[in-house]
Amino acid sequence: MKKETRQEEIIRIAARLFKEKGYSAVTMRDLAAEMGIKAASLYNHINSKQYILDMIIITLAEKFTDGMQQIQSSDDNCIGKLKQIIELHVKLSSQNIYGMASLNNDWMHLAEKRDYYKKLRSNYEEDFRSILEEGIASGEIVNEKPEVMMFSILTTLRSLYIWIPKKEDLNLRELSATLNQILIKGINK
Amino acid sequence: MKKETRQEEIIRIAARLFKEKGYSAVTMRDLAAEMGIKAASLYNHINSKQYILDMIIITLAEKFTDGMQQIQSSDDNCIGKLKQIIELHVKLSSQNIYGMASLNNDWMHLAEKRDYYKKLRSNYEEDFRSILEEGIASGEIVNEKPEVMMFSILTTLRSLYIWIPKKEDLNLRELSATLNQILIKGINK
DNA sequence: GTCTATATTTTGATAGAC
DNA sequence: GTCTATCAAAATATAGAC
Repeated sequence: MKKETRQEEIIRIAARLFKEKGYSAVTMRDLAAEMGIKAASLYNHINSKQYILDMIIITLAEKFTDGMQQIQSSDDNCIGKLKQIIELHVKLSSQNIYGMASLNNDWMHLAEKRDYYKKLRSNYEEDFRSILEEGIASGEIVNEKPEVMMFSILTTLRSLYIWIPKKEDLNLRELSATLNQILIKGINK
Repeated sequence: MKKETRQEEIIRIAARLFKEKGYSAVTMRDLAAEMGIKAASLYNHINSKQYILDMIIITLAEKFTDGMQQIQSSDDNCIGKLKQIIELHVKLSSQNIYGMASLNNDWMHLAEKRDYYKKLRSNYEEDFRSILEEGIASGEIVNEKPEVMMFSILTTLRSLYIWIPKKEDLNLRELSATLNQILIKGINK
């Protein structure tokens, strides 16, 4: 296990504060106080507040992109790929609870990297949609609008970070399985 | 149709800006520019920036509370009540797209009214959970953890505001019906 | 790597003229 | 109801000493 650099520590603490109040409401003084140093000292490790947000969001967005590419290249059927997507979100969300908050709520405060992020996100959604369309074509899933299905599943998965920390008793494998039941098979008996 | 007061107009425009950048990142100068006046003039109609956020969030949260109370007092079964909840969210979200963003993302910036909001929200979730528990007990819905089911359905419904404006072609009755299929009956064939 | 001191902008908000 | 002028506080960030 590689030792955490001071910059990484700053970014980690910042992500936690960003989750609580949002990027704009967290000041460099807040962050410094949480680190036990003065605000000016932060700039020995990072160039700007913007840089911190860039790192949190882009690093995480690229992990989702990598995960989706692996899923796409697997030879699972539609339902199997959806299961893999659920597992990907449970895994990345549980590993990056704080980063997920920035990814969902503060991406609009990206500057130069904003378009790049939006491109990653739209590619991800396009891949997701095409999995659903294949499933409809092959008769694996119901013939409802793929856009609404994707929206429903994806917003649930993207909001996992709000909810995972409250449920430490629930292990992640069990959570994936329960979500698979609810999101795919429905709650109707 | 009662004419909109100047204060109501300010709150309406503010909600739109808050959706785009979040409460903290929107300045009174931004808001004034959007109204076509100077920042100082805003204070002839509202006491503070905080007051605007209070009005947006609390007004909307109370509408959800009222709606849930009506649903609870109906004699529908569990599935019927869930259908009503979906319709409530589709209706209120489509009528208050911008306000829903503040409700979801900026409630932590409430001050005195923050505890009141949190109470309304936890009461709402408690009512939701009890509907699911009744449905499990009566055998109407599957015996999965009610907490996970509620989380899954409610995060989807709470995120409708992100997605409704993009889908103006889809009418609201149809959207409710599709969500009912997907959230209740699942997407599995 | 952290500090103090400080520059520069921007913020929410008020006073008073029209 | 809106304006100009302004205040006081808070923001990001830099310079230079230790």
